[in-house]
Amino acid sequence: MTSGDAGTPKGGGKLFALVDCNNFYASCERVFNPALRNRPVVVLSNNDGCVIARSEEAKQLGIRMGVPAFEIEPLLTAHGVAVFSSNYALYGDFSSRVMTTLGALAPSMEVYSIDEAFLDLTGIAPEEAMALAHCIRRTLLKNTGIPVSIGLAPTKTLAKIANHFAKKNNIPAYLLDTEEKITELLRATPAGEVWGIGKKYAALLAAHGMVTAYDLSRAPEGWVRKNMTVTGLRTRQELCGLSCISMEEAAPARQAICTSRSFGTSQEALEPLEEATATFATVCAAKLRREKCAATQLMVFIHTNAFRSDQPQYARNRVITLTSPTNDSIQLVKAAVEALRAIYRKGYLYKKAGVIVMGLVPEGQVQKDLFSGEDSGRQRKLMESLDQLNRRYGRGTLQIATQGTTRQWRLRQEKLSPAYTTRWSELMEIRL
DNA sequence: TCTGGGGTCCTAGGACCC
DNA sequence: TCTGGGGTCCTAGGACCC
Repeated sequence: MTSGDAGTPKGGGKLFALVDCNNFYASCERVFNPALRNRPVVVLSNNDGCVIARSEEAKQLGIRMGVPAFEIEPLLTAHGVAVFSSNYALYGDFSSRVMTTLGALAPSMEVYSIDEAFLDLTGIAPEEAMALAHCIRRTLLKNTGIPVSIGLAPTKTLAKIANHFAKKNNIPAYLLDTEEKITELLRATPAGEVWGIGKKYAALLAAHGMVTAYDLSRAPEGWVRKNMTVTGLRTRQELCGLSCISMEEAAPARQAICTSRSFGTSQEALEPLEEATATFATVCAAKLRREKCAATQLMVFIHTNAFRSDQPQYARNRVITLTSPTNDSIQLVKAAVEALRAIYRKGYLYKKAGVIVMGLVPEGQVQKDLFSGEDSGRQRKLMESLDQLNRRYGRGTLQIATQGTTRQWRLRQEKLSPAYTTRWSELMEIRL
């Protein structure tokens, strides 16, 4: 060993922390429902399809991530598991509470996902960083009711691994900072658990005799570059303590927004598909307006149920280039319906549809459409009013006729918890 | 009967141009 | 019979993430 006896810090003095909410969706369901404490809890995907979040107790029962709910029905009943449909309004609200609290406690933060954030703690001494981590954990628990685990290390990839270690061992925070500790933990970590290494790469590595994160960190750079592209190479370097993935504090401008759903029951006729597609288009339009941007293209896709090999399969998409960038619900619905009609074929049972708006540009930068006679100022005012009404009185208060009212295609959501924090009508009542 | 949704990044290869 | 080389742009597809 040339550099670094045991105990020498790695990574050129950089220090990252990954703060990750424990079993986030399950924890959100628990905050307003203390009866769920110590009880196994699972949250299901849209359509009550598969398990996407599990409390510790549910994990203990051997319930795997992503398993279809119907396969474990008996197990759920036998153990009195509390089962919830996903309630994204609730989780989104908790996420912003957590991130706001966190942002106030740390020098610099990157919100990485709904339940995770990276902090840059470079320049803070290890003991102080650990003290800060404990303080963050206590404050988040007190202010939001959400438990977190924190991993600290000289690179983001190692901070992820440190975080897994903290979670697995049920400790609030773990500092992975010396060569000796890093080597030991990498030897104990399967390559497939490393951030950036999915199934395919794990299999490729295994085929070349590399099974642990440590093996990957020792793999020849040229081989990694050739077989796993530059992203793979960055991962390898990060495992060695060389920070290659930097903080992104300002969220980069989004490139696409997608709204899609599987239907509760498959749909054959054009009309319900039109209603669904129109609804997805208005949701995309509202998201565009919230993010203050406009789309230059819109894509609609539809497909049958790929799991039903006994039924005829069909899948198509159609892209429409808009005459000028827009976030107007009416224009986007028009384009979406046009695209849908172009690809719809009779005689199939459609299971899923979606709308993707692409080629996003900032709203202010939108060129006025010279060939459109429409008064864009009036259109914008109309959309502002629509957003306001739907914000104040609830989603779907005001909608476009094509969206329809039958909603035959709607999701199955049989176990939805109340929107405690985002709907006046569903606020908790406390009796004294 | 029942199997999620929403993103990003990278590369190879074709079209096209000079 | 001969039929280069190099650049850019775009797209489809594959890999990954939570």
